[in-house]
Amino acid sequence: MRRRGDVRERIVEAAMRVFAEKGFFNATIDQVARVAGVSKGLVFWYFRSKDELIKEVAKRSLPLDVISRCLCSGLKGRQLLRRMAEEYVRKYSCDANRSLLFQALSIKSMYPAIEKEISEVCSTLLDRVAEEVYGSLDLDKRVRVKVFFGALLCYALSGVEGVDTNTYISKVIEIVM
Amino acid sequence: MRRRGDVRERIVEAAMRVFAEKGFFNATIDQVARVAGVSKGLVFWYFRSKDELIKEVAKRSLPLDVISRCLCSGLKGRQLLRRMAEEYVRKYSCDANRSLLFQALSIKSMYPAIEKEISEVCSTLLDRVAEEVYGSLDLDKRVRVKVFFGALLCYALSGVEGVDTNTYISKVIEIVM
Amino acid sequence: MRRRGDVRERIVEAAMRVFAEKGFFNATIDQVARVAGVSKGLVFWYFRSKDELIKEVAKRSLPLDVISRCLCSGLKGRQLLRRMAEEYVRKYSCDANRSLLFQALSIKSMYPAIEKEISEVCSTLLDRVAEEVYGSLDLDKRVRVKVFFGALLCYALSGVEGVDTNTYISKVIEIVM
Amino acid sequence: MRRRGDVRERIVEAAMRVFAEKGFFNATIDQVARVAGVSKGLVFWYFRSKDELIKEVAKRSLPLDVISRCLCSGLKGRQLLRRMAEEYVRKYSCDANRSLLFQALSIKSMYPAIEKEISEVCSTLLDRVAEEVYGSLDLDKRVRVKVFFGALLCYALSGVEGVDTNTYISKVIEIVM
DNA sequence: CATGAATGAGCCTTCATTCAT
DNA sequence: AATGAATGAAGGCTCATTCAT
Repeated sequence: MRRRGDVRERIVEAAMRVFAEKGFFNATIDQVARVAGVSKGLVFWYFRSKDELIKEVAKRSLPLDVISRCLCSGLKGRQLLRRMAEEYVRKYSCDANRSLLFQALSIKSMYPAIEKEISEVCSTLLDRVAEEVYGSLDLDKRVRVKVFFGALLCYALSGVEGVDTNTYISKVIEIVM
Repeated sequence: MRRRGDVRERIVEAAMRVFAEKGFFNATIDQVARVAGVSKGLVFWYFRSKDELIKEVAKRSLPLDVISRCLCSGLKGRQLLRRMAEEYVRKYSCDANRSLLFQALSIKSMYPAIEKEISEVCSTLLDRVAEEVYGSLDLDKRVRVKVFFGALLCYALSGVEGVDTNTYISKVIEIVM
Repeated sequence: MRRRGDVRERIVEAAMRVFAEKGFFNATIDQVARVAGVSKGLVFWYFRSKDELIKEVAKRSLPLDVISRCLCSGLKGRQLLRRMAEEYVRKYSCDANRSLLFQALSIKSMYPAIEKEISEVCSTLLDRVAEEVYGSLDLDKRVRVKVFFGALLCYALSGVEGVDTNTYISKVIEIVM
Repeated sequence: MRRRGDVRERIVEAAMRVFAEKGFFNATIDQVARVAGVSKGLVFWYFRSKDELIKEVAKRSLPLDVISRCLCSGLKGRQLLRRMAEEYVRKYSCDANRSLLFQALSIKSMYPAIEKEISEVCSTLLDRVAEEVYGSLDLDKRVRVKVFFGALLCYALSGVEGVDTNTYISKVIEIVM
């Protein structure tokens, strides 16, 4: 028996699959509904508009959840970096999420809500990471955290030929510590 | 008097402006034509379809030109890195180009031609950079180059609060050298 | 209250009127929708494309229905021929249906489905007519049936000056019997 | 060296090929020009508009030339019928001409010039044929001529299975004489 | 005569969104 | 909650036609 919220979740998951493949703007609500196994009208019952659905999917596609979770783990220093890198890479090891991540970044200027989410990751959270990892948030440390996330982003874009994930993570941590 | 190729160029430039603001898929050919000061039909005389225009714009939005040009400069080591960072930051100092860069990355999976272009940057060119900068392309060096470009990409996404560009570049070079 | 299938039928009838006047390819879906009293979008809800609508109209414009119906009447010989001629002439006594008949014949080579329908009339049904009328389908009889339908087709193209329909039908039957 | 009128002729022939395959209204002047090996602009030098070209092609596609020529041959009676049938069948033995014939008939109501041409064949010429063949144009004979041409038209639409052309012609003549 | 860039009207088609049931 | 018929606003694209060269 379907629990409340179950249908909404099915729609979002269908949207993630469809959006990943076709792109936010080429995908249609029809396709999402078909994949979710519901009618087109029902999508609009749960989401006022296609834009709402896009925003929901875009938010989930950012690494905000990964970073927050790791920050709550109580880990510090090198261990925290490693945990973050691992979870980040796990999330974006799937093609769909990789596609969605870059799509989410690309609509930053068109969706203020997404812009806010991204700047949250890029400034507030980044500062907290600097503090937890280096115990300081002076300029040098903040740049190092930035470089760390840049390395992860770039890895998500396309791995490094001949380098496996664990090796890459270790190397990156070594470089920025 | 209009020279040959002039019109095509005007169309591409108009497209870059419009696409940057509205997004590849929300922008219309009408808008591009209006900005370029030509008729809608003429856009289709020079580009078989909107997709062709998108691909042209997307290619120009990648940093391939920056990297190639710097590789031809004859610079080595730290100097090459600095030159690259400077030109990269210059190109993406404008909002429009930043928007286009992430849009180009986001359509990777939908446009094989763009995927090819991106993997060109991410593997072939990256190797040449490793060689020119470190005089070697062993695993460690290639990871360092990757981290370097990741830092630039992440900086394009959103600078670092309270850190000016030159300082950032210097810090990054210091970290990856 | 509109019954199901009612709207679809209204669209087809509107299409027949519009297509007859303007031609399959010069008529627009806009015009069809306006005559049918529905929105343009709804036409595409019932017919995937303009081509689908053209095929539906073209099929109805062929004399297949007339011939099949007469074959089921149980009539034989001269009586069957007369009944066919009468129904044929009745169907194509209206300008619109005459126009549509020749349009349908003219798109034979472009629409395989129409080609099939036409060859159905021209071979299978023609054989059955030969059998019911002459009690035989040897070469001579099949040619006579062909001549009979040719006479009807040619009459639909333009009657014979100074000859009324009944006289024409009687004469033709006399000739081919 | 190209003689005057040569280019015009090349264009018409190209148009016949293209129109036969794509249809008058789906074919484009571009395609015609390409097949004719001339520029699009030149087509408009020889024909004021696409409609002019359609009319020229449609006229040539009717059997008017066949009938006129045979009427000038001096033949009478059965011989005249046979000659007509042979030339008619020769002209429409090619797919392209068959397609064009029915297209020409189908645009009758939209092109007064074509309507005139068709009614010329269907009344004036038909009367002359009746006279030359039967030496009389009373009602019975005119119907017979109509039936004769109907038989040819229907044969052009789709031959008779298992019946070769000469046999068909002979049978038809036998029936209408 | 000949070319092909340029125009612009218009058409097919898509799709987000609404709403009666 | 759920459905899907119905709407209408665009948008991509085609193509006849013109015209400077």
